[in-house]
This record gives sequence, C-alpha cells and structure tokens, in this order.
Amino acid sequence: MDYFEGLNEPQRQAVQHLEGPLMIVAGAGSGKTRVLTTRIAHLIHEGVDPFHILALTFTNKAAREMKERVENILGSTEARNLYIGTFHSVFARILRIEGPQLGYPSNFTIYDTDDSKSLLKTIIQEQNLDDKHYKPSLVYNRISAAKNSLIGPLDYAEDPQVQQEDSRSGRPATGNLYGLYAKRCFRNGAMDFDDLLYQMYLLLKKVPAVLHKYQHKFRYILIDEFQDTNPAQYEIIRMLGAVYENICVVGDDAQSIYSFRGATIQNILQFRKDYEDTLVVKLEQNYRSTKSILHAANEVITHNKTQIEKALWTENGEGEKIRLVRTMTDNEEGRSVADSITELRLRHHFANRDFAILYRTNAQSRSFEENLRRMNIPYRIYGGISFYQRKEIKDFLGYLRLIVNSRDEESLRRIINFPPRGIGKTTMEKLTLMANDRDIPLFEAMKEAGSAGIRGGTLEAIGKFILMIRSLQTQLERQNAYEVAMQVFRSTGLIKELVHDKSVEGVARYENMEELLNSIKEFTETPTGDGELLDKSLGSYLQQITLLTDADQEGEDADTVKLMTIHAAKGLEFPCVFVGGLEEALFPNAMATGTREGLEEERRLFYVAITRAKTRLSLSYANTRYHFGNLQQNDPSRFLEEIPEKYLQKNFTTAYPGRFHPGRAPLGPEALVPLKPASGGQRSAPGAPAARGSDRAFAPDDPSLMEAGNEVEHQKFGYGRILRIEGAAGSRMATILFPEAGGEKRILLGYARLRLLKSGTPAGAGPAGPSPGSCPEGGSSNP
DNA sequence: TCGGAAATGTTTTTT
DNA sequence: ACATTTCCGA
Repeated sequence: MDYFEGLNEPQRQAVQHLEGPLMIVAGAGSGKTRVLTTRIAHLIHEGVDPFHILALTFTNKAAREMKERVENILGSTEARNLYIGTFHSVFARILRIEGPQLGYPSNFTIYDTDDSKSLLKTIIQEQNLDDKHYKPSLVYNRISAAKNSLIGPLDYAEDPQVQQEDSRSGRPATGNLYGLYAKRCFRNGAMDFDDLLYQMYLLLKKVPAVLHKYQHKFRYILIDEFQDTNPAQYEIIRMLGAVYENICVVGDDAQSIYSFRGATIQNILQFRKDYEDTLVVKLEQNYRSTKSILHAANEVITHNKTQIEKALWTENGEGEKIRLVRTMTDNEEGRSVADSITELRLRHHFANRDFAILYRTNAQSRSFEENLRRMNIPYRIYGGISFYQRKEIKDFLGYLRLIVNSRDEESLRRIINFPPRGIGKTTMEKLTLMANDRDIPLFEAMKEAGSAGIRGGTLEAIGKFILMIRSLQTQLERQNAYEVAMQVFRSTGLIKELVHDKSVEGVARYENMEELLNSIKEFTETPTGDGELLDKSLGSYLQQITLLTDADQEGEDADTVKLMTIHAAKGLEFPCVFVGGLEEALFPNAMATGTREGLEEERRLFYVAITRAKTRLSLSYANTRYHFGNLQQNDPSRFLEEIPEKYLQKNFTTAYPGRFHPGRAPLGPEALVPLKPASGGQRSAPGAPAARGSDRAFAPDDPSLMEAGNEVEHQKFGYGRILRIEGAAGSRMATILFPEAGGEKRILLGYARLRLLKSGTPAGAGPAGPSPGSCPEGGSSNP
C-alpha cells in the first residue's frame, strides 16, 4: 500500500474514507486528482470490483488523466473495467443502450449547439416568428437552462415565473417553441447536449428497472469538479447513489465558473443537507504555486462575499513577484508576451510547453498568435472552432449521420443540396410542410415527394438521392466505419467537389478531410473500445466524436506554448502563465458586471487564472484594443487593484508617444499607472522600476560594441552597468547590474536589446511619434 | 436555382 | 475585422 506514501493528513483521510458520503473541499493545486485516483486504487485494493465504480468528470481530458493515473497504480487490467468519463459521454453510452425505452433509437444522433440552433431557427420560421427577435441562440439558452433545471416543456408552460420572464422580454412564444423543439428532436431521433442529462434523468425516473440496474452497478460514485454541476446532474447522481450512498464529491467553490451553463454552488450546500453524515475533508495545502502567487490569489478571492471558509497555504518558496505589464495596444500586448517568452526561455531554460497564455475571450487569441508566429515560437490554440465543427467536416459528417439515422433532419438539410443536385429551397419547403403535417421524419416525406406536388427533374433528383442513401445504408452492417466513410466520400461527389477547389482554403479543406478519414481509420483499428464492446460501426464512431472538444485532439505533449481561455485552463497548471486583457469591460466582462453574482463569478475566474501558475505569473492589459474592428479605450481591470502592491512588479515597457523628453527625469510611476485615476488609491511601490524612454521605438545598439564597465539601458530593467562579459563573439553573455530591477541579470548580448548610454542621445524624439526605421520590430501599426 | 455582392451581426465562458 | 446571411440579377 505504498500509494499512501507522501499524502498529507487530510488527503489520507479522504482516501481512506471508503463507505458513505464524502465531500472533499479541494483548493487550487491541493492534489485533488491524486486523492481521487488514490482513492479509487484503494477501493479496488480493498476488494471493490472496478465494475462497480463510476467516476464522472467534466472533460474528456480529466477522465483520461484519471484513468491513466489509476492504471499507473494498479496496472491496466483492473483499471480497464472502471467506468470513468464525462457526464455527457457516460450518459450517452447508457442512453444508447436504454434509450429505446424512451422511444429513441439506439443510434440516436447527438446535436451539437450549432445543430440545435439551426433546428430552432427552422422551427421559429415555420411558426412565422421573426428570427431577428426570437434569436435562435436566445431561445436555445432558455431551453438549455430549463433542461438543466429539470423543467420539461409542460412544466415550462405552466411555470408562472418563467412565463412572466418570457413575456417581459417580449418572447412569450418561447415555451411553445420549447415544446415544438423537443418534439422535433424526438422525431429526428436526436438528443442535444442537455438531453444527454435531461433524458437520462427521465429514464431513471420513468423506468424503475433501469434505475435499479444502475444503482446496483454503480455502488461507488465519484464526482469531480462538483461546484460545476447543475441541478440535472445533481439529481441524477442522487438517484444513482440512493441505495449505497457511497458518493464522493470533490470541488472548490472558489473555482465555480460555469453558472452560465446552469451550474450552481447550491449543490454543495444541498449535498450536506441531503447526506447529513457527510464527512467533509478540506485540502488546504497548495503544492503548485509560489507564495507570491498563492497569497495574491487568496487576497483577490477575499473580495467575494459568498465563499466557503478556507485558508490555502504553501510550503513553497516566495518566488518571483507577479509581473504587471501595461501596453498601448492589444498588438503590443501580444508582442510583450512573445518577447517575455523568448527571454524566459533563454535566461531560465524554460521549454515552450512551460508557457500558457490565458485570456477571457477567444477573440483575444489573435494578437498573441500573430506575435508568436512572428517570433517563430511554436504554439497551439485550444478552443474556438473545434475540428469537427468546420464546415467541410460537418458536411461530410452530415452524410454519415444521415446514413446511420435517416430520421435526422438537420443532417439531411445540410447535405441535401451539397454538392448541388437541384433540390432547392422551394422543394424543401414543400417537403417540410408535408412532414410536419403528418408528423413523419423529413426523409420519409421525401419518399413520397410526388404527393407533395413535386414533379419532373426535381422528383427524379430526389429519387436518386434516396437511392444513394439507401444503398449506403445497406453497407452499415457489413462494413466498419472507415469502409463506409470511404464509400461515402467516393459516391457522393464530395471528393470531386474538394479536388476541384485549388484555392488555399480549398487545399486546407481537402487536408482536413484526409485527417478526418485518418481519424476514422484509426478508430476502427484501435483494439480497445474504452472498456466497451469492440463496436467499430459508424454509429459507434459518431457517438464519440460529437462529445469531443478541441482539447481532446492529439498533440498534447508537443513542445508548444498553449493558448486558451481561462475556462479551458481550469484543472491545468503551467510553470509560467500570462494572463492578458485585464481591462474593464473585458475582464470582468461587461456582460457579467451587472449583478453581484456575475461579478463574483468573474473574480473566481480571475482566481482560477492566477492559480494556474506554478512559478511565474504575468498579468497584462492594453490601453486600447480593437473590438469589432474599431479602437476601444479601456481602463485597467478593477481586479488588479485587489492584488496588494507587495506582490507586484510593474514593467511598463511602453510609454505614451511624445511625452518623454531625453535628459529630463523619467516619468514618475504615478503618471504611468492610471489605475483608477479618480480614486487615487493605486500607487507604485517607491522602489518600483520606472519605465524608460521608449516613446520613440527603443533602438538597441550593436551588441559587439558593449564592453565591461559600460553603462547601458535596457527596455525593461532600466539603467545598468556591465560587470563582466563571458563567451565567444557569437554568444557573449553579459552580467549586468540593474539596481532598479532588483540586481544582477545575465543576458545574452546577441539577443539582448541594450542601448549604450554614453553613445549620445538619439535625435528625433519629437511628439510626432516613432521615427520610421528606428524600430526593428517594425512598429506594426494597424491600418 | 445559383452565384456574387451587399448587408449584417459577432465575442463571455462549454459539454 | 471577419464570417455569415441576405439580397438580387441571370
């Protein structure tokens, strides 16, 4: 039982508590995953059959990691039989088996958000409602929220409060749309993301036999990221665990950042009410971050009113101060981060994979991306559009989905005229009318196109299309996913469509198709099926991929800088973390600042961002930023004021153009730190390094001129004196004393951008701004 | 029915 | 700034 080795007391307590409800309040970086995996190992070691253990996570990645770590302790033979997965994927698997008891086909289609919105748009238009007012995404959000709170279409229509909300927003028909949408999904043999929870709930509630089956199958239940569960998830867990009550939940209220998805911290309180004999264990020792980082995070979170009492501490060292960087533009922010990465790599031998750049919104990735590319720093962006959401991929998947489930109207609409085969809008309208009239799937309606008044060439084209789909369907039983996919690729004319397009995007699309086909091939050739039967059918493949996200793509361990939203970074850690865009309206985001709850969630998000960092953290904000194509001015984020000065080191590499006059004293820190100018509450520490004159672009001098004893100026470290120089001509390393930047720094002269102070004052530093050519980076201005 | 041009919305976060 | 949607003529 050497797996107990190295656990601290509360961790050991959590691992050893095998029977009965357990709540682990796990602060950031407190070894939560280790406790969970060790606990699973311990359960099995104590004789619990792995088949009886269910572990639910929020991301596939977390599930995979957990499984791997249990395997490392126990070996893969036992661990293979564990049921570990995301809520959505585990429930999808169960629904695939039990779904027919609710009237769904076992090969039901999973609609992603785009599919759902598209179907809603169709329905809104069919109801003769204005889709400008009844925006599909708004309606979708309402329906999603309802399902996550276990409110069905009927409850929705009867709930006076809900009804009032909809009338007040001018969308009283929302409830009606919900009903139609639910019916339509059912008719299409499809479930959306929320259905995977809601239908699972209905299944357990309506079919006692199924409930009993899984209650006895899952005798030990573990829930990760419990603070992110919504009422639907809570209720499912409660029902599944009702017999044995061996429910272990792990969470941290300070990291609850998914309320927009229906998650509620209430679940934490409810849990303790529902299970009075719950053992509560707090993990408060942080093993991840330096003192500076952890203490800053602790300070920030105290500004929230609602939180569970806990005190995170660490034995780790003080570490570097948190760097605070202000730039003039978003592009400069990107450049500053790219510069810092290069510098840290060279001076401290960090690898690319040690860096993460985090931001509030996906749109912010751009400036970072451009600058990393310019500096030849390999990077990978997570989030944004996932591979499977690309148009060409979805088109192809549309065929596959239709073949597997011909009731799926969304897929049918997507591909019916792609490539063009002369079946247009008018025809589809006629068919839709008939389908709705008889309440039959669209594909069935097509079979009787003649009686919908469709004649001639169009009728013929429909006949041909149906024949093609049918003949592909006959392949399903005999052939695996890859074989069917290849057949589809060849026989549908998609291959011609793609080969035809010789544009840059066209070639990229072709390559994406190749990648998709390769992934299908890989799927059919991989022997293990996630503990399940070796089902290599197309249906099995499709079931999986809809629930994959961008983070699940391979290339995990590649040596790249990682870019992602803070949401996507939850659960991860990096030696060096950059958090960008710390500006009012962006972070905290304007959408959230209206309510206390909203603002506090933003603050928790900031807390999550800070606590991702192990040793180095850099925060940045830009004075101006492009938003919808026009320049916006932003104040620094209020969150920056919540970090005590003593943890901060301010590095303002960019001053206002034209304000600096050589020869005069450098601008005082106050002038450069316009944090809430009115309140005047924010002041730089007296010894903080002042920004240097970089109004005109900072023009470094030829490094070969540098000698020991010279006085130099560095853009970030200020004035310094070269103490000594070592190394050959190509790689001379200088040790320079920068009194204002905290002491000696070792700098590679070939890389460093230093100015020789005695070489005179450069001319042309007038108010006109940077003189052309003086900036080696090109001063990249946005036209 | 189809293709290109004009207009319009998008960005808060995700399974 | 960009992508998607809508509009319009062939």
